[in-house]
Amino acid sequence: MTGKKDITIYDIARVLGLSPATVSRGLKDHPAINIKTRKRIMDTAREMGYRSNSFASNLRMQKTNTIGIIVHELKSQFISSVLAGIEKVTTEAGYDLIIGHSSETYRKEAANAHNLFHKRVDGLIASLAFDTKDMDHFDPFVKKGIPIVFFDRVEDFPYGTRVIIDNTRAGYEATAHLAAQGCRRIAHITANLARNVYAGRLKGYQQALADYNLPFDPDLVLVNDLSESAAIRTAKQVTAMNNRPDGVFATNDFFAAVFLQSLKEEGIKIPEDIAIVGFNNDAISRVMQPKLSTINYPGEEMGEQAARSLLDQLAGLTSARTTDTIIIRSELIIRESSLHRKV
Amino acid sequence: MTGKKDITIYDIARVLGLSPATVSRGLKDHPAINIKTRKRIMDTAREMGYRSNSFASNLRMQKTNTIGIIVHELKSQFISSVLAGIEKVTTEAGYDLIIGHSSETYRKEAANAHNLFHKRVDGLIASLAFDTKDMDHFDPFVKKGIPIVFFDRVEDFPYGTRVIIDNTRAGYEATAHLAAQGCRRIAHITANLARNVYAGRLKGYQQALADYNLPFDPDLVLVNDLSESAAIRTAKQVTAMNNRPDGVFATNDFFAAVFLQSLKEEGIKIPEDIAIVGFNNDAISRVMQPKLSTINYPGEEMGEQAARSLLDQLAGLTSARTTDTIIIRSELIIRESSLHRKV
DNA sequence: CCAATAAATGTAACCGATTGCATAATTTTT
DNA sequence: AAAAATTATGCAATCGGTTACATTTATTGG
Repeated sequence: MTGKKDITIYDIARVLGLSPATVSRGLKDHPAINIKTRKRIMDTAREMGYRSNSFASNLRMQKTNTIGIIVHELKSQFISSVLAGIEKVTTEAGYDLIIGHSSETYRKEAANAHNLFHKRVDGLIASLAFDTKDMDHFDPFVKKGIPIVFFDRVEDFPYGTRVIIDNTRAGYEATAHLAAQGCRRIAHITANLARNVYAGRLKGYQQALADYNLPFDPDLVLVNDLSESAAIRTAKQVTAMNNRPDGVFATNDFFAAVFLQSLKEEGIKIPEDIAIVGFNNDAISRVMQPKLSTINYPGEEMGEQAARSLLDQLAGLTSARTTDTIIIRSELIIRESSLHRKV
Repeated sequence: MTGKKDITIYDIARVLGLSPATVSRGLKDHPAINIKTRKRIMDTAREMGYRSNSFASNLRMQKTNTIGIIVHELKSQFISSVLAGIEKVTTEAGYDLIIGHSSETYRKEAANAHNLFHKRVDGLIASLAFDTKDMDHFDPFVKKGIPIVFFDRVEDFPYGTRVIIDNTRAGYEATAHLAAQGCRRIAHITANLARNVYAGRLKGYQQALADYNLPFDPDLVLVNDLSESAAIRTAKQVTAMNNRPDGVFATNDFFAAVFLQSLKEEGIKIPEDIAIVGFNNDAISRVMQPKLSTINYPGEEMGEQAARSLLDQLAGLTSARTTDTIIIRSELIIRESSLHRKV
């Protein structure tokens, strides 16, 4: 069953009457090896079906050529895009990925961090869980000088580069757009405000209100867990309000989509009664009726940038001390869900 | 920068005045080690911040505790669910995952297979790319006795367990439901029929037509790549038909959603003019107006089953020869997009 | 043609955990 | 108390690739 034994450099050495050292060097284009010998080694290796043993190599080199990833959730279009972006860059550079997800809990995030540290990843890319506050679980990486790049959900951390969008600006643009369309009571639906992304968007929301001389009403900031059921519940809640908002800026498209749908089922007209702007530019935003205005959030690019930054650090080109934050461009996409308000 | 050196069993041995062998055994509850010694070893290991070097261990044990995964696409809700399911099971069993994706091309699939083989994964879980036909790239695994489990997109392969749903039955149910609702011209929109999933659904579609005494019209089977643009194009195409279908069974929800939306924009009423059934029960199916009937496709469970089957094989409990195929239950979910047809 | 220099190859230690086979320490048996 | 049987620990080789340093071979210059 378990097939024939693996070919090692010793086998090749024996066949060619060389030493394992020469074979080892020959296989990796070491300049000291005669070009003809090198070719013989290469050819023989191919013929014999040699594959190098990465454990022996890792053990000796103290390097794993592996990058660890911790994300808060796998079942998300945004995260999928980011992963695709990361994979694109790292694969090209010959790195492998080990992906863990925290299911939005600090506990699993810490467990993953521990596991990846144990697996001796060369670097780490992470997006924080919903309820992560302290960053102690990343200390072992810091102590060992293993670079970390955080993306999207980040936290102030003196060590570790951060790849984010300007959430404040995005929040501002979304809200300002609603205001410009004539909305006077704009609600903001968001999640745990301890997370930078949500805090930033709220800040932008508030700034836009101020700039448009609209009062800030804390009752119009609704915080929940962004689940499908929360969206349905919130739609009912909003419908029942005696002083309904006429505009809603929701912090993600999926929520906005379900919310919009539920409002429609309650007989509310979108955008006439309530204009809506989402966040993420998920595919779902394009199949709604009306189509959902949203913030385009380039996940793939974020992943690429994060990966590239990490690789640079691994190559010693940059360090987290020189590069603190990389900001990816985001933009407001205006569609029907927020258009044609009376002015 | 690179922190202090790692602690090894040699360090622990020195501190305790023991041999590395004893420490090694002590750390893994070897019965030959005195329980008090074992405790001293454990405690000291913890105090010193020991973490075992998996490369040394892998090298010696010829086992990596890693499972390779090849999927056709990462940016998919279904795949995300499957991955989550796999991760749940394998993490519990102490395995790591290396995830590669083929972007639906045979070339990248083969490259991934090669890479994972090189990384010496203990087992492989794979879903085939759009255009994969020959399975030669899996031969090295077969030769080495490395178990493979295929899920969803599979191919006849004497070696390797397959985890799938009964696509024929699902296709039958979707089509039969449309027929039962009174549809007389039911179109089927699908993709590369060389792939089992699409072939099966087509077969079910045909069987249902036959059972309902509806003629099979090859022109009503539309094959494309299921992209957003194809959906829009197909909607236009269907609208322009002089003998329009009155029911459509589309092979995935995303396509169905965009298609449905585009039809509406062309002034076609859903479900009155055309009833639609999708496939997958993606979130998107629930926020459409009307909500999309679909086949519930339990990705997470599929992932769990695939992983469990692989682990069983790794543990020597089963083999691909005893377990050929595992069929996961799927079900038709009826929503507004296919209801209330004239009868 | 020999010394000096450069080029090519080899030797052997190392990375850290594992384990078959001793050996040592302890307990039981006679 | 010595022999036998247990129990606990140590020795040393092994996994396969890497590399500093040594050695051999080839090339160049005088």
